[in-house]
Amino acid sequence: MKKKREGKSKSKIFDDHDHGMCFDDAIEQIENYFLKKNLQFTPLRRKVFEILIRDHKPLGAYEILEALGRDGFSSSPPIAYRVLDFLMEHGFVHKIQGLNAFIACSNPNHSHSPAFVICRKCEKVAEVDEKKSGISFASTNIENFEVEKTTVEMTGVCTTCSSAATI
Amino acid sequence: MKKKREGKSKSKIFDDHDHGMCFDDAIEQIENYFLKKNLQFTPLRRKVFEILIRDHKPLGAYEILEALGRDGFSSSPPIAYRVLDFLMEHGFVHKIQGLNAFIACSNPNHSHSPAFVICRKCEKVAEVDEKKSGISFASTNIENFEVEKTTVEMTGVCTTCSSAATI
DNA sequence: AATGATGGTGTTATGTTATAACATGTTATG
DNA sequence: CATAACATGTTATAACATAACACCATCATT
Repeated sequence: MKKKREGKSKSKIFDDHDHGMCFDDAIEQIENYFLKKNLQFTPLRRKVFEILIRDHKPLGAYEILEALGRDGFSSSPPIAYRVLDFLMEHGFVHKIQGLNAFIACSNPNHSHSPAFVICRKCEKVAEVDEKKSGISFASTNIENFEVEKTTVEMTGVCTTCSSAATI
Repeated sequence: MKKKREGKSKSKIFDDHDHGMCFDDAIEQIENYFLKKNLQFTPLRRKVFEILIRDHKPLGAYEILEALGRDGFSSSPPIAYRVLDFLMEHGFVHKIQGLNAFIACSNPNHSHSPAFVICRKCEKVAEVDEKKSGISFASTNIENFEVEKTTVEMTGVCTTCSSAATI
């Protein structure tokens, strides 16, 4: 009967940020970025980003669409995919390939080639940078190949989940 | 007018293996493995593996199904997905997440956490190991997280393609 | 003000990828 | 023979993603 033992000093990578701060900061950052780049931070784009950042967990496109629908926006698939593509182009959203899901970027200023740690039980996802992850991306030194984009996802079980289950 | 300049000493990672050898070796390796593990290398499983290894390029599940159909096997989706899952479990096939496609493993004995280099123009894919790729997987040293599986994909343009295009 | 270019959103339909659920056959084992 | 385990077959559907076209606002230029 070892369940729901959360909030301990475990699984740091998942817990070590103040999400209230994170949310406000993120909104501010994206606003500034759009302003500077002369891009439109439209209600729809804002809403999609808010949906993603408020939970700060990966959401499928159709989950986002449902949320949009609930908030009075149109909810046909292209709506979500277009906005997501746009936000991804500018680095504010990443796609988690292993989950066919999208997540707000934790760090739009820094990591341009993020790595993700994914718990396959609780599906929490943490974005880590190269150094923290222990992965070093000297990756561009592949002979005769220009790397434009890297996808790095590490799937496993977080401490919270592994200590919850006896197995 | 710089096209079709292939076969030079470029793009080593894509070209540096003898595919005839690769094919025969791979079949032999998988046969031995299955024998040793007391697993059935059924006609269907063999066929799927052959389809993948003979081109040695990533194929979508539905492309594999077509090929199966042409060769007289059933071609309803679960057939392919089941066999692919099975072959993946045992490390003989990998999924390329960025392409929703499957590829025969180049190296079933060695790299258990392979990395892939993907040319977005010709869609050639090379499987590289940690050292060649310049990626070092000290990845397991993430605090409080047990990594079970890593996905590493590097997308870009290979030399053959970049020298073919003027742009 | 008319023109037309651009960008954002809306809508319908469809394409693509993947799985659930159940049926059938085959082989090994008690 | 019963039955368990495994492999394959089949139907239907779920889940994910894009094409193509319509509409409207903004803005720069005639």
